[in-house]
Amino acid sequence: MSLSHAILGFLRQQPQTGYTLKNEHFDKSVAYFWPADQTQIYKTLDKLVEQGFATSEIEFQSDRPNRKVYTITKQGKVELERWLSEAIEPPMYRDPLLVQLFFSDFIDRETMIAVLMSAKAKHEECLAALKAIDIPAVSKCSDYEQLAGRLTLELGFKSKQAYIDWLDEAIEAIKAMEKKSKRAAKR
Amino acid sequence: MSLSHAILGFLRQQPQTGYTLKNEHFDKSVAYFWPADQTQIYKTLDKLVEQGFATSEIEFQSDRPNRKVYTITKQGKVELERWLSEAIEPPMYRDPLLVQLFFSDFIDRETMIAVLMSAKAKHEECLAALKAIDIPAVSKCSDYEQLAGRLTLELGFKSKQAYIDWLDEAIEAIKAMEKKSKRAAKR
DNA sequence: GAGAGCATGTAAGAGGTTACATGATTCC
DNA sequence: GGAATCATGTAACCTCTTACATGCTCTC
Repeated sequence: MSLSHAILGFLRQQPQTGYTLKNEHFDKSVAYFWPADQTQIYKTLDKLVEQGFATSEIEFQSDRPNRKVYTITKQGKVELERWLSEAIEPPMYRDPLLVQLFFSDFIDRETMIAVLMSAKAKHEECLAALKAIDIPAVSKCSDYEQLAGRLTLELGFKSKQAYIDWLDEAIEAIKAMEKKSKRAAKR
Repeated sequence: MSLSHAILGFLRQQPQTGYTLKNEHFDKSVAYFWPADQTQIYKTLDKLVEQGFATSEIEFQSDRPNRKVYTITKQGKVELERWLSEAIEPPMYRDPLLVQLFFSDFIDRETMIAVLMSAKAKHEECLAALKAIDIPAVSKCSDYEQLAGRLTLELGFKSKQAYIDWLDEAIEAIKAMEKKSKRAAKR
């Protein structure tokens, strides 16, 4: 499970609480490829302790709620490195838009085109958000860690762009078939 | 939920059993963008009946197990058309490989490159499987239904290719940084 | 006085996967 | 005799999401 390992990765950098993991790490650096829910982070931290991959200590605070600080164990480091080195099966990408398109013979052509255009707007928005993230270009990264982070972004650019290009082509292809069938109907 | 609607889409074409849905439809036409488990198909069919979107009738067979044939209702047709016309939020694509890359500073460069190359092999295999599917090119589709099916495939080609290209670039970028840091170490 | 920030959690549900059960017939 | 096909299901589990609960402090 990748969430456990992402948490181990952050704990490997420094001991943390569930709160800081969520607000300073997941919501910042990896949100665009592995968003994580607060509830799930807390549950997974419990599991990591059970498995012996992390330990927790309560830090008492007088003016604020106490914090539970998690630290990675030796076993946790071993497990992290094992998982990082493993060849993982690429996950399935399930896209409802493709289901809609596949069965779109049951709705109007214009309606389907509107659905595709709305999807295009959303993907463009998403691409713009990715482009707004401020990390130096691949050729200008100063160290490996930065490069690794940049490369994850780079995939976002590429795949969003490919998706948008495909949407354009799909819209054109549908319009072209519409014209063809109207001409055929006139004869 | 897209699975319900995919099932409604197939039922809209003709009444079916869970078995034919799985073996003749899901495992054939939509498997590459919405694979479905047998268990889940049966569960979802029950739910569709509960919701009034389908009805079921048992067909007795003497030499084989009885079949439960599901038929879409008027309500089901309305629901299908509503959903097909709806603008849906693009789903999040969570990719463990990006988590691995993001934290790969904790493992050897060569190990990370091996992980990336293994991913490349798997994506290439997947692309080859998509290319083996026999549907006429976009410009040669004879009707809308065929075109819609072809377009879903087309996205597969594009996004797999983008992924493979990215993998090449990522591997090159990591190798380039390695060389740079080795040169720096010599001075 | 209202809302944001700090900090941890419970409960319930949706969607998907894996393993297992049954039992007749047909093909090699 | 063994495997594949036909056909439907149960039970348990994993991952992720949503809604809700608590309670103190600081800032506007």
